[in-house]
Amino acid sequence: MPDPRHDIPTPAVRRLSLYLRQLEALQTQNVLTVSSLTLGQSLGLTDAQVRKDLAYFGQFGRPGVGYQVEPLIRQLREILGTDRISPTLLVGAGNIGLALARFQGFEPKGFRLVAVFDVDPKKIGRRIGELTVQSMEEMPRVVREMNIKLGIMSVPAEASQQVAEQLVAAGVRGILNFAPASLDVPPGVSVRSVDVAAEMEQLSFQANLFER
Amino acid sequence: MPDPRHDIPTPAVRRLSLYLRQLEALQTQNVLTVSSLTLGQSLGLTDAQVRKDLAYFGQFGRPGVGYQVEPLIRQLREILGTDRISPTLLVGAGNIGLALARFQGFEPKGFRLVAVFDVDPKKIGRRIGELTVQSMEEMPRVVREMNIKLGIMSVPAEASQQVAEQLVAAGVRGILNFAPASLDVPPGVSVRSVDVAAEMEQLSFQANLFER
DNA sequence: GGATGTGAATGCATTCACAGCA
DNA sequence: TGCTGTGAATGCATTCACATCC
Repeated sequence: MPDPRHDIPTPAVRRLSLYLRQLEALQTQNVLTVSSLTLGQSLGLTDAQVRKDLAYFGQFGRPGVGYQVEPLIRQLREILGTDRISPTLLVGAGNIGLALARFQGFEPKGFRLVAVFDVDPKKIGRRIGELTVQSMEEMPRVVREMNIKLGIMSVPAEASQQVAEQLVAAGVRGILNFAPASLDVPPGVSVRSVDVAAEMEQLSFQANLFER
Repeated sequence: MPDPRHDIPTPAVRRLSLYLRQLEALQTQNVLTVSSLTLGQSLGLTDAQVRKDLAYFGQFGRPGVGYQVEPLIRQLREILGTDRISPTLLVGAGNIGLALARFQGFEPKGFRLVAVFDVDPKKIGRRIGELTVQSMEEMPRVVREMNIKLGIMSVPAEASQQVAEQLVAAGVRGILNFAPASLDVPPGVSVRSVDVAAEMEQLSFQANLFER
């Protein structure tokens, strides 16, 4: 596999996840090959877009045939780094945190929640499925011992920057942030934020657009 | 307020939500005015970006002074359509659905969950806070009676397209989709998707990038 | 014939840089 | 002087279109 990790547009990487998701769906339907046109249409993208995106990472297709579903899934997982399970931690055992801790969708995608932390003494010790909520004081040790590189934060916005800094100091390199706040992290650490209320705002704007 | 809803870049609208969020934070700190430079730095954006984005919607700033926090908040809410409360429905009272139903962050942002639906007879009738889970058969009537335009879906991927079609048929114009699947909806209807596992994949990719 | 991979062309979005106002 | 609003310039991403290969 060629591995030219230079000059790859960020949006292309984003779409890789969509391709993978769709390919996994095709696999359960026992579809063996798919063309860029078909794959694109199912995601609302052009065929050229699909081909260019995939070509950034290698030559996965066969002219006249298309892309083989199963091998391409393997390739994409390797590119995304999800061909091995990544141990992941969660900070914040509140409303959304509990739902994430019980979420069954991580494991098949290559992520396993291995630890949950909170600062609230009332929540520490509580069991969630296989896990027990631990104190934040335990966090650095657990990150080291389990070699955790990824973390999910569902903490109040006011606490989010401080928690992010603790995670980074402990060695976490990627943070999925559910707090409605921007996080400032050093180079070498990635943050992705999910702001549910902000998504609703976008829908509101678009819906208003049509009714005028 | 000028209202040139033409030629506005999608990413600019996206950032409007970030500006609003940051402005709201500034307001709680009793900050009265903010410059494009300050606002941008707190969000990792350039000052030019901030100015251009806001200028798409009107002339909100004062040269030599900056932007007044409180008036700009009002303007942005009006633009986004969140200056009035939008009644919103939820389909899917599972793991994530319950967390969303209990989520306290919608109300201050202009959204109120007014109905929850599910197909599972075991869940129908169950109370979540102020709401009672209703059958999907009730949905079209409720949408009409309460004039609901926005919906949140936390249903299995396999059911998502069908549920989306039911919502659209009932009159819903914007859908926030938590199912890991693409939705095909007619023009005039907006969809935004949150795929938590896909976000984790993106972090995985970026984290892998650095350690090579 | 059918579908990929890819330079070239186009189209958007971001950044620059500066005139003009407080 | 300080900071906005905005044309012009730059930089990216997407789309086109076609040579190439199964």
